[in-house]
Amino acid sequence: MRLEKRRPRAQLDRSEWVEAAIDVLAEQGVQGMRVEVLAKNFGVTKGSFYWHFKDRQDLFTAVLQTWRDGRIRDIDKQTVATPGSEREQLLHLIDVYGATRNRRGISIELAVREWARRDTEAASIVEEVDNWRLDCTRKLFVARGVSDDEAKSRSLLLYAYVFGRSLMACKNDDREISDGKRWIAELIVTQ
Amino acid sequence: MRLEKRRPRAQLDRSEWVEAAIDVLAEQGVQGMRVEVLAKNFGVTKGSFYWHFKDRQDLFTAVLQTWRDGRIRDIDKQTVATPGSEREQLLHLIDVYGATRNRRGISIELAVREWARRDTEAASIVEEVDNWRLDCTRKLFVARGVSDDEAKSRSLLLYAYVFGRSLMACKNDDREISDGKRWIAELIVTQ
DNA sequence: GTCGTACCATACGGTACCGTACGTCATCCA
DNA sequence: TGGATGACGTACGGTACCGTATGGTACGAC
Repeated sequence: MRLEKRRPRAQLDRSEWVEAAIDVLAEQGVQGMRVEVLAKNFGVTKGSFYWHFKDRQDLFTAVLQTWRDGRIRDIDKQTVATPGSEREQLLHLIDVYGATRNRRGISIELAVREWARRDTEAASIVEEVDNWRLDCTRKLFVARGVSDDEAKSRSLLLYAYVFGRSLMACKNDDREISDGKRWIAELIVTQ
Repeated sequence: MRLEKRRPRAQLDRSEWVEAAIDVLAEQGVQGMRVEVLAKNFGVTKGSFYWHFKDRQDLFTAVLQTWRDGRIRDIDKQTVATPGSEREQLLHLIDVYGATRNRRGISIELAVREWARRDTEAASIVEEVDNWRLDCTRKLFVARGVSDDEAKSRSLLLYAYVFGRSLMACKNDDREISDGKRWIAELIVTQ
């Protein structure tokens, strides 16, 4: 009994739809996650979609929860407390969240936040993630000896800055800009 | 001759369509600017719209240019150099751009930037506005005796922070948060 | 082998749009 | 007073969707 040994399947399951939806979300925003378009990308019809999901909203909810879980796992991983290296971890965090190579992650981030402006479900998910991140970063600052209030402020500044950066379309490859970014990062993490 | 003395008109002109479109842009984003919806809000049909505009893209372009002109006029006004008060002006700037009362302006700001991620015309408009703002703020820092490089960095930090803040849905009414915001603003403008 | 279930296709009705062709009607100017 | 014009309405074709109802098929369990 229980022989369902998860062999590779040609058929789709819920998670594959969700992953594909997140891809589209990154590239085209919430409005881009269309049932028939997703189905066409898989080479199937929407008959399949409506087998796995009650409706479009059902997919949306799954996308949001998947995103939240991933973001929380990620920030936990990025802020494991290695005593003495908190400063480097914070600088690394700024680099990772604002990096040009993380374009997909940033696209999703912005798309979800745009989504959250008009959808309460998305808004509460974003709030969960924000609070979790702020708390993780706060702990890093506190571990450096920063006061709790200042740690909270610096955490907020850190995330607002990196997300705000991704809203501004300036040339990232410039050496001068690059030096400026380093200078800013130092200002944020250094007392 | 020249008797067209701008009497109150019942009929619509281009600018009224553009203003209404910007309202919808703030509330629903680019996708919300629908020809038939705008017409219905005016109590007319889209026959009127297609009299004033070639097509939907024509409206989009007009919206972007109107936004750009307004933003540039505004930042010019907000950064007039009153020697000695540069610090207060900078703090005021942070307050204004991130204020809860400026919700409409922030909504438009975010909508245009979301727009710019998928439309090159919007992207170049945003870049124009960003560069103009960064330069205005840079001058304020320089007037305070800050070096040019540092002034550029602090300007970038300032705008990234305020725009990033508007992406994060945290409770603004909290006293503790409010004090934190003040602390952050000081960090950004103070050497 | 046959049977149920998981998975997918087909077909349909309905909606919300864009853009166009053309009709209407008031106003102004000669 | 009548024709030109500005401003709008009506009607239509077309597209891209959502959701449903229902039919088909492969595949493991028995």
